[in-house]
Amino acid sequence: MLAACPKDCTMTYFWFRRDLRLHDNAALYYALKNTKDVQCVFIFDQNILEKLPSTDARVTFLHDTVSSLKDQLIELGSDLVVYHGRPLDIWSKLLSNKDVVGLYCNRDYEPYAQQRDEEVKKLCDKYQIDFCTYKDHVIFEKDEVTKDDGLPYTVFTPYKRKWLAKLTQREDSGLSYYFKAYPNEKYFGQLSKVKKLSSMPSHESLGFDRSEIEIPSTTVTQKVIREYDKKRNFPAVNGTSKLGIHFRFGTISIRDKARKAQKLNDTFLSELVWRDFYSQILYHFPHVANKEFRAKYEGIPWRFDEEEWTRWKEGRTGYPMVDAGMRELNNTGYMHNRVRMVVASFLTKHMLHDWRLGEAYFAEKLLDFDLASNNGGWQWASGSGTDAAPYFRIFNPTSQMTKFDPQKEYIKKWIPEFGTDQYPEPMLDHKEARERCLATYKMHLN
DNA sequence: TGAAATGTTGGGGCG
DNA sequence: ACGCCCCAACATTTC
Repeated sequence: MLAACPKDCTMTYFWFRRDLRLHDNAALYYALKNTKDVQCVFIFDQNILEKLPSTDARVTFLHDTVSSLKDQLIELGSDLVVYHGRPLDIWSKLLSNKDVVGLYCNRDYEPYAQQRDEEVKKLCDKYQIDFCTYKDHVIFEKDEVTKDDGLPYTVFTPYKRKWLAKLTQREDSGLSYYFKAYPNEKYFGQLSKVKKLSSMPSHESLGFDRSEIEIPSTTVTQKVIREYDKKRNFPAVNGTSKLGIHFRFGTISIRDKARKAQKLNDTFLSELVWRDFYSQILYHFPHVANKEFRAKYEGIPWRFDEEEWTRWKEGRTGYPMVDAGMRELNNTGYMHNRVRMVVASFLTKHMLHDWRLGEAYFAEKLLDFDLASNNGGWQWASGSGTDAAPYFRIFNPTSQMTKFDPQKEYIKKWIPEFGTDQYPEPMLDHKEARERCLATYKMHLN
């Protein structure tokens, strides 16, 4: 006969999602502090993986990061149990164990994640398990920064004002309460002790080929942050942090970087506010994921031309600023933000192609892809979003080049054949395309 | 975080 | 000295 489990023979699960670090991790902190025998879990979510092409740099990054997390936990005498499948199936099995008393994780605000977590919560309710979720991915989430009447902001500037005001409401010797790091290390003793280690699914077993794309570092120099406002608009200059992918997967802490930003550069901090802004827009207006934020902009008669679409994707439009950007994206999984605006304006306005096509292409290629920010950016460019560029604001790809890459360093870096007869003629005329765009939007909006 | 078109001003050449 | 034109530079309006 089996020995009865002692009364306190209980355990808690901690579920890693987009918070792939052991330090300064909100939900992990509370799991360790409030409960004991905390077993860490990661799931390679087949619902997501099955939609991706067979080589994806982010899958490779995820696999490497999860392997490293597992090693760190083993080093601490514990383990990370890694699954590959559908979260609901996996949790159905794990939570039926009567020793489980809690499931802890950090909140994810994207529509798919919201729905997934709602179902997981139902499962927890069924087994009377506490489903405890925490804010970790942003500084201020959903309902924390709202207008005085409680409604969400839809314009950035007043949102930012309120965001900054809230930051200073609770300060301790100059440091905002909201930037404080969770001292997870103090409670590592509560991690479950593991005798027999679980195995790690191989990269291959996930159904993907390894990608060779290089991942930017998790660190950024003080100099880059301090000079961010002066240098961020020049794509040939190393003036941006490239931390996007690490914010996305939580391989760095947003609080840590916000602290540095507050000290070193207001413009850099502003970019973190944009991130919170778009996160709460997507949460409160989930329709933006598929439709225009402003209803008036629905149904613009988009063109579609296979040849033009291919040339845009491959960086062969004949407009150097557009082409350099697209080639940078295709080769590195990154594109400088100034150039993102130029290529997005070009696709939606010069080419009059549906912004959703551009959004999907960026989603496939960008290492730092984040649904809320990417969607916000594309709706901004097409004119349909919150606080958007008015429809008549059309970037001139040539003057953008003279303004922001006067020496053509960025252009030449990505277009080696620039200046030779190998480089194509412009595939459309700027003036004509501009006028066509104005006429189309004007007709639709009136 | 736009660009082009249109309007205004003032200096200088010139008869 | 004066009127006229041209045009650069800047300001304002428009899309």
